Amino acid sequence: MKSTIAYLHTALQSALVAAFGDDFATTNPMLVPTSNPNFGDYQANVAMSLAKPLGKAPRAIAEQLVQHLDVSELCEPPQIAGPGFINLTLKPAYLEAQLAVTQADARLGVAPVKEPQRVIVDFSSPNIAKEMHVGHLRSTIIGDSIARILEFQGHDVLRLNHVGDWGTQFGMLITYLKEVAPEALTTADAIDLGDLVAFYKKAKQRFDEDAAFRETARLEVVKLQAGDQDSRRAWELLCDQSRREFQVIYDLLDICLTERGESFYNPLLPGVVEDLEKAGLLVEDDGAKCVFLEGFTNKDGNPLPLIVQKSDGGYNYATTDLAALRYRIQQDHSDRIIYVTDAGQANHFAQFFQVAKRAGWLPDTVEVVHVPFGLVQGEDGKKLKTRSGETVRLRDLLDEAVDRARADLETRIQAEGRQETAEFINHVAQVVGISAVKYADLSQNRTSNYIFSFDKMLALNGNTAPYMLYAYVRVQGISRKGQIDFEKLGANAKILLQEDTEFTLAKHLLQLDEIVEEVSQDLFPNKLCQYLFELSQKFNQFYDRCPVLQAEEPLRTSRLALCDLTARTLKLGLSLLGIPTLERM
RNA sequence: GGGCUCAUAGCUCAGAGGAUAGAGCAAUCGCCUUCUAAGCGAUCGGUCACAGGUUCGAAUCCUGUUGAGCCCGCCA
Repeated sequence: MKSTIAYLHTALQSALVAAFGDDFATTNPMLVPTSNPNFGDYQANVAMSLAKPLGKAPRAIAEQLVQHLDVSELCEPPQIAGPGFINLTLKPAYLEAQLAVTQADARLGVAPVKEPQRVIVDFSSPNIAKEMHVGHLRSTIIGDSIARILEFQGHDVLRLNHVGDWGTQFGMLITYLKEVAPEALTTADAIDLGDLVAFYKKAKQRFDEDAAFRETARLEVVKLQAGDQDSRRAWELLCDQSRREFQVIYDLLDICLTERGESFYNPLLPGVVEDLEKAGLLVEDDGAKCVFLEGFTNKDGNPLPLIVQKSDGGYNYATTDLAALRYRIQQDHSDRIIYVTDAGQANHFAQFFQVAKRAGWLPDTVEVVHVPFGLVQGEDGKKLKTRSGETVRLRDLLDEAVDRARADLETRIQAEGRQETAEFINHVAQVVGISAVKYADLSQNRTSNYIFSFDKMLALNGNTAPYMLYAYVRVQGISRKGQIDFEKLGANAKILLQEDTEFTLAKHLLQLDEIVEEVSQDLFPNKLCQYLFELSQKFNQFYDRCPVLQAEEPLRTSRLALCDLTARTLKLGLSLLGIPTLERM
């Protein structure tokens, strides 16, 4: 079924050849959805662009093209408008047939991809011995949504958590803990994570100020890297404790990840440097081993190096990233590697991608893509901080969203004189609060900075999670009120389109596959959000205008089917954003 | 000094070669004897930062200017 666009595209290409000859077999008919529903459903803009090559007036070209165009199965007779737009309007019978196919399909018309890829989505990536904070929010939410979309398409997705679990930070932390809380290095949970974070900060301070401490810390890293048992044990304890704390957040957010931290690649680091050497790319400069980059210069205009081995012999993140890239290509056999990190790392990615390319490790068949996102800012437009100026803990942020959702829900329950169990209230508050945070983030174009506002994301109106959850709840309300079991509506539930709002809603429902395909390519989940918001709006307009339960048959069944299809589309679409639905709220 | 990103309605943001630039919020005004008001309709609101250029057509692409944010040798 489906691929209305593909069908029309082919028809237009045939018409181009029939009208103007074989030279135009590859001419793009410039078929796009119309900018305005008054112009129909799709428009072809090719006539204007052919005016010069053909030496004719665009409208005449359009007319000639339309004479050779056969889309009568799908469309009303094509209309030529304005300077030479060809407007196509889908026939009601065609729409109804498409709806029937969609209804019967658990995937709602979104076909699995023909050639599944092995895709790695690298996201979240918190640091061991630190708490997850607001800086991890966007990567975690956006990365999860991208993974869900690609998984739904049928790709083989590996969700990797590239946690910061290696390097100098452990040297200084272990050194410091030996002084102040040695039990933390030998006993699980001897101190809690909050204290660990505080110790980390103090360790960092000591590291920056105290040369002797720095040297001890450096030796501690060497011990750890050399596999010293005590060091190793301490490191494992610290990682384990952090890991459990991360899992609390991931459970709250319903996010699944495979941990493969920086330490995983540690044994592979020397090989990276060796192979760069063999490739003739390695240059020693100031004692550090580097690859000098093309197109990146420093303040003096000289080429910038990518340092792969520090003058003290240690490796850094560029080396780890290169090792990880090689591993993901050679061992994981990935076709596409997606890195979801903040935009500030754009240079770093461009740089190490370049080195991987020049070293011959990155074949043209593998796509690597950095998916950058902007900062989370407070309502003052500055980087989000707590009132006391601290970084906002992710845990606190999510708790506050849920608390606010609960307070709002309780107020409303009271105002409406409803009786609800504590269980109901907690569940709804949880779903609304978390969903609001996720949706607010996903609904924005990720490339720009984003202003975090509890009030806006939890608003019941507008482009928010609660608005969409409510649209879904409304459909469930109909089924309860009318004692309708949508599953039993069955295949006979033919959708008939009569009212404008029904047409508008139906056409929108049929566009899900196009949106999913688009987002899977460009990795902008906000487009899916936009689609779902518009779907909710169109449903509410239909709901406002068309009685459902009180309609006469066969209209009643038709409208019930339309409601059900809307609910299923919302549920599926939201699930691709990592957002669940509620039956009542 | 270089690089990247951004600048669209009072506010928060969509739109990334096509027709008259959209939505939400805010403001103003309507609509609950109807499955529904956590909703729907309407009004108001724009020099798409500025200046050039490419194009049949530019908010969108290119160049420059201004302003903002981020990054730039041994942190990630």
